[in-house]
Amino acid sequence: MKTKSKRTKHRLAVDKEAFLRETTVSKEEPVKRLRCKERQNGGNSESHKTDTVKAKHAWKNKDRHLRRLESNERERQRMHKLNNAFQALREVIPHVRAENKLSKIETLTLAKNYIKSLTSTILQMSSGHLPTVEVTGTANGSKLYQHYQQQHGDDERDKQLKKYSTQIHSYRQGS
DNA sequence: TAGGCCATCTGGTCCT
DNA sequence: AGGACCAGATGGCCTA
Repeated sequence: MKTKSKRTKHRLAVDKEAFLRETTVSKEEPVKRLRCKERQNGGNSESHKTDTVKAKHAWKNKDRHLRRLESNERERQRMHKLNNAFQALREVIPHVRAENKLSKIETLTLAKNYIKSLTSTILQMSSGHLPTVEVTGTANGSKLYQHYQQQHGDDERDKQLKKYSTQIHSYRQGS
């Protein structure tokens, strides 16, 4: 993969604050209020009627736009959360090129293979076999296992294996 | 310059 | 009704 420098994306959409600043009809001045103003001005003529329609339309558009901006913001936050989760996942997957950031698809693929190889190890150990890891798919299971051995002490590994083993057994009984 | 990856926007649908 | 989720579109950045 390639090394990614942190870049700040230029935001295409108008900033919400800026939008609120430049908008003449704010959220605090809804259609009701506009109608009230008209009544105060004694608005009975046709021109006033069309003005009302225009104002209502303008407010609807602006309200729509405001909702869109808020929705965009939520979506951005959601994607940031998702990316944080991806980053957390990257940090727990042992991989060879630690200096390079894994892409999302690489992260998911590697995680899947890592889980498979761990599961295989656990199953073999729990049935009294030596922990030789089978190579599954494209992932080199034994390399992962060696890496895992380097990263974790025996005690920690045993703890994790026991934990996984218990979880798998209970899962099997449940199914 | 093409292709890969990513962030963001957007409208539709689902869920609470 | 409003927020969460999703997928498609778009455009920017980076590398080979």
